[in-house]
Amino acid sequence: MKLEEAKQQFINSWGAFGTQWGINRTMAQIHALLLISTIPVTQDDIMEQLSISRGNVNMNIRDLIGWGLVERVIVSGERKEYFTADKNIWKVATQIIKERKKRELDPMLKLLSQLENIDDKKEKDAKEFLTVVGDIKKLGSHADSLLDIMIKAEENKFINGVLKIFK
Amino acid sequence: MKLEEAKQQFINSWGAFGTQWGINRTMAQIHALLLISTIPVTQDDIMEQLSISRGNVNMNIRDLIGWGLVERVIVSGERKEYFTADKNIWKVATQIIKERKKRELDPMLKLLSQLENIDDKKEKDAKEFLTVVGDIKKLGSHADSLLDIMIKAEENKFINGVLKIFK
DNA sequence: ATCATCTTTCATTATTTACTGAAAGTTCAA
DNA sequence: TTGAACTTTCAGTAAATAATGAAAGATGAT
Repeated sequence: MKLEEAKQQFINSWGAFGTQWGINRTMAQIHALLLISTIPVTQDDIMEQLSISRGNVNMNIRDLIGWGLVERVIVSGERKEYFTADKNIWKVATQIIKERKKRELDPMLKLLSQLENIDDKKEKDAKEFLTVVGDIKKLGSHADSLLDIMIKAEENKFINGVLKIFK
Repeated sequence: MKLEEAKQQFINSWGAFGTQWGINRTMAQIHALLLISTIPVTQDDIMEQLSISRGNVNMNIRDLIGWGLVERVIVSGERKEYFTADKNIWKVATQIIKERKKRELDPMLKLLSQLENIDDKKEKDAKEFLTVVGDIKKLGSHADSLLDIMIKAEENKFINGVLKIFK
């Protein structure tokens, strides 16, 4: 397989993969493109390589920066803005975990706590409802702690450590 | 808050939550409804409670069964089919992890391996590409092992154990 | 302080994804 | 073996989501 072909396939697959996880295809593709670009790229480069419009590139790049996955870089002597993505995959994963936790897990736990404030908690139906809600909260809190630890752990020492202990 | 109100909010939020993770809203809502139903429910019950069509219910129930999250149950003396969801949240999580791993992580790792078979592996550009691909593969494999261990672990003993060690 | 270059916004349009409902299929009691 | 009760399918339609492109907004060199 030619390098260019492999790169293209990587970009496409990354896009498809993202879609399955609720991330818009183009955003994932742009991220993939930046991951395998050895040098910083411009909006025009991205437009050309992925055959998408300027507006689209701009909006998705903005999102990626919001996720902390992409950075603007200034090339001296150039007017244009360039972009790069951190190539350290562990950091990428960490960043995604951190953001999703903040945007989704935390609010969900908060909501579940609110749902525990129902009237007649003694009723049979109410008890069963509270059990399910409580269990989900517990699971969520555990996941939350586990992810916090992973975020704090450097590189993949953490995972390696866990694997050694439990394998 | 009234119990019914809380239940409704739980169903809606679960649906919204699912959406963010690439799971269709209705499917997540049906699952939520079953999670908090003390007794088995029929297609008609679901249609009524969520105000959706018969076809929609049928297709999503089929998917949920495919995910191993819902089961058909037969109520003696009744012609209709009833459905239930496992209330053990740890099992639910385990099942979802298992399925997503099988459907997404495994194929992704397979693809990445293919992408490693490029021509001129000695070229500078090729080397950098292979580094990124290799790193993602490594991360993926680690996640794979970790998830396998979690799946095998009973209840939340695993997470508790990890938390104790690393806290 | 002008203007060419580059970036951002957002109303419109296109694409993707999900839902409906009626028809076809299945099942089982009589 | 018929037909009422129930389930499944899927072509057509609706809703949600993403992309375009032109216009407005910045920016900085001269």
